[in-house]
Amino acid sequence: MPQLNGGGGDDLGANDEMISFKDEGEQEEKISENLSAERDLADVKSSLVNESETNQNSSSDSEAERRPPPRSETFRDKTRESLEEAAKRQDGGLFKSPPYPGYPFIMIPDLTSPYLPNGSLSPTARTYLQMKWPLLDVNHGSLQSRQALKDARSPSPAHIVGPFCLEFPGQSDLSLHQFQLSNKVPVVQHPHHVHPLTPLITYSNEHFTPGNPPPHLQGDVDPKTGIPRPPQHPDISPYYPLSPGSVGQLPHPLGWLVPQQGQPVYPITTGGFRHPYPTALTVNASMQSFLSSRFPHHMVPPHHSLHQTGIPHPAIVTPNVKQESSHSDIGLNSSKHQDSKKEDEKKKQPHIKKPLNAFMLYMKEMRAKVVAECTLKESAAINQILGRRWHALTREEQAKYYELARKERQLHMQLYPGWSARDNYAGNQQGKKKKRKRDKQPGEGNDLSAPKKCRARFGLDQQNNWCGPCRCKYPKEVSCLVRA
DNA sequence: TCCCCTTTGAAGCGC
DNA sequence: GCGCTTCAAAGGGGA
Repeated sequence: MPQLNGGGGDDLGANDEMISFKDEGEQEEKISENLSAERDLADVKSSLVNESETNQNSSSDSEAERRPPPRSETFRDKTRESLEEAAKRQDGGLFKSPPYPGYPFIMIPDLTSPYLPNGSLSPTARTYLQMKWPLLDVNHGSLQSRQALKDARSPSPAHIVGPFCLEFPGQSDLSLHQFQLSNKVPVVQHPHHVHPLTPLITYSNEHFTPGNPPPHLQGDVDPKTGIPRPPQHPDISPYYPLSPGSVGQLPHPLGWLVPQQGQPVYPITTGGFRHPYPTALTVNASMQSFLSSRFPHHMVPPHHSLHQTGIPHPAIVTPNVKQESSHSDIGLNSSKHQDSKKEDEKKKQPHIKKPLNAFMLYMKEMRAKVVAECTLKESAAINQILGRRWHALTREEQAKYYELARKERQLHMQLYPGWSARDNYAGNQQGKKKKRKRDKQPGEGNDLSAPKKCRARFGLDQQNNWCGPCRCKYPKEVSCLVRA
């Protein structure tokens, strides 16, 4: 049973996580799934590319047919080996070995006690925090440290970026080591897109690392011309646009902590918020308070300054309320006003979003990469690719995300003890229209579990062994990737 | 402007 | 316990 944390009684972790891996014929199935998934992905992308690239590359037709047979695991293993070796080299003994291969998440043995007796952060915790939030001034000279780390890093394998959505064996492994390198989200993502719990999904120390962009980003190739694109702004690198004066203009990885100029800083509401969030303006000073929100209260000395300026966690989305209109209506109709006031109050109730699950974290991490590799921008198609890649991940690779998701849930639970997913159900949301899921015919749309089972079990080459619904379903599934 | 699409996983709910 | 539904992110597309 691939129970995380050794099944150490953590009821937050989903017990059924990755159950699919433990079916009979696990290895064969996994390999088969990897191969078939890669093939699926290639097919998917082929169709997608054919759809979107027809005008750009007329010779890309039937790419799937011309594709060489699925690569053997050997190449993948070799890639992983080289990457692991590279990871070892870059480790430099600074960090504790992660529990999972290729798991860049810095594991702190005892985060519940990140303080030294003198009250300062322990080096381990400092490292942890520095890794989590690179811009956090945990210690001085962090930039140099990161630079040193960067310099010590082995060159990453070439990462081809082009007009086609290519799949490479071991690409997921690549991703593990290039997480932040390949993820432009923390850099270019609009603040409101930064997940409140983003700190938990920052895996590496390579955010904002000044200097040369990683190969695959460096090679930001114009999909149409194949020519590397110049930075969008002549003076500012699109990926490392940080200058001392421009730092504040960027979405901070602590976007939910640091108020962005000109950005709403999650307006403070007095009601319904049990855990006012630490003020961004006192990030360093309030570290203990920040920690207090994450760790048992008795372990962190009280700090009152945050409380008054608490900035709501960005998971809290305060619905836009038309203040002006509500005020201008005052006196026109008392009952109407009362109703609208009531409604406004309800609307003002912060919306605490669900913590992201493992796949969501993975999507957040990999979306930019997939978008960069493909010319696709439609999220539905991107998500299908990501879904297939997700299944192509190894157990260890997925475990990393499950672990992160578990931590997210844990943190979320600590931040909002009384919160329930039910609170976000449309029935409880005033003014929010209920999302209606499309009525699906049997065997249509989301019902992918069966096809996946047959695909995983027999592979694409043995479709004759698939059950009827799967055989009927699969071509449709692929064809539906590109909505005409 | 709002909702749909599309993915997986977590959680809630009804039976 | 099982099955269904909703929501989380994302952004193009359609009504």
